Amino acid sequence: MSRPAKSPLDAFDHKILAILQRDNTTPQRTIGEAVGLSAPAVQRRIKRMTEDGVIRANVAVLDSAALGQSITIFVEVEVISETAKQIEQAKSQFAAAPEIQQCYYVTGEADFILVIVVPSMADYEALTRRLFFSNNNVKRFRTFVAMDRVKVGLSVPIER
Amino acid sequence: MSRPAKSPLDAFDHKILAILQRDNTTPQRTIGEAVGLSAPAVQRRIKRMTEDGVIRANVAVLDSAALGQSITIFVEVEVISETAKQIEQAKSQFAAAPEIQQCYYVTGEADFILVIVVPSMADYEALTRRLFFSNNNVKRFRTFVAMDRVKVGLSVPIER
DNA sequence: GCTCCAACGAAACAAACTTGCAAAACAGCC
DNA sequence: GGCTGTTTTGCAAGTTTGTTTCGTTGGAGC
Repeated sequence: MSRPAKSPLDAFDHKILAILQRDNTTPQRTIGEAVGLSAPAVQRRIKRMTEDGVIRANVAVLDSAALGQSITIFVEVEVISETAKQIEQAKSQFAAAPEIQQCYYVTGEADFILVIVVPSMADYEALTRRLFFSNNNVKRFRTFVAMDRVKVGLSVPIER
Repeated sequence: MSRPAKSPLDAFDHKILAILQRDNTTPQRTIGEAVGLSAPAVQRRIKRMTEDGVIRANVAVLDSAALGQSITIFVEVEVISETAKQIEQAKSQFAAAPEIQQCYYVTGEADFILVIVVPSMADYEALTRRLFFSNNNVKRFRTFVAMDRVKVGLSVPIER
């Protein structure tokens, strides 16, 4: 079947997205006033962009410390064999772990970069044993512990 | 004045948060059915957790590629001098750049880890010139280009 | 100049959120 | 054990917000 044709985004869409990625509880009426459209027009654009996948999700951002998950850790993982099958397996293993908040497959001196959120260093230690030491394909990994989350978010720069 | 006393989170709160950080457009009535409370009870808990800062923000997650920002890059930055003043200055500089999506101050072989989103490598090159080469306190930086965003999010693991 | 198509706004409508209030659950204390 | 003050709940009414309908407008193509 025909995939929904992604209509190009105009200046209205950009303004709407900029507002939504900062606060998606903003009433459509308020957004309309800010961008110069009526509430139904805003609503239609949001619906279209959601269907087109421009808006991927609507989520609450939680304070990890308040949930007892106060440590953020970066890990660079280097693998031994980079066959397609091995890489796919690593990806799905990393994606499945709830402690792994983000996982990227990268070029450079490492193969994967992970962002991990755990309650304590003991939990991290247990996780490394489970994910890295018991995995024959992991050659090496380097750990960076976050002392300060200077800036955290998923905001995409929007040109205007 | 007395800061709002953070009441401890119970099992209801945990379930509500788990739902909201997956989809914060879920109606309160639906959440109520899922957790075993009435809609007003859910609403009051959400309000309390928002005031307490457990819920930090409510945002739309956008597809960076759809906005022409298709490259994600990790950078490890090593600085020369780590005086409080220098570090604070670096933090505020990084936090102010819209291309920098995330910035962490870390222990280990690097001092800062940045997650950067840009439209092209040319833009990244320009950014490095502006942020690193023109900054006397940057000793070294290592670049990792993301080939695959295996898992992206800000979800915090919630124990139950 | 006409037609077709896409997008708009005003208004009616539906759904969700919010508030007031009385009852139930709970904790501390005689 | 039973009393009392506090907290939280559910229900119902009221308000805000989201959604749909429908008639209109502004262009692009012919």
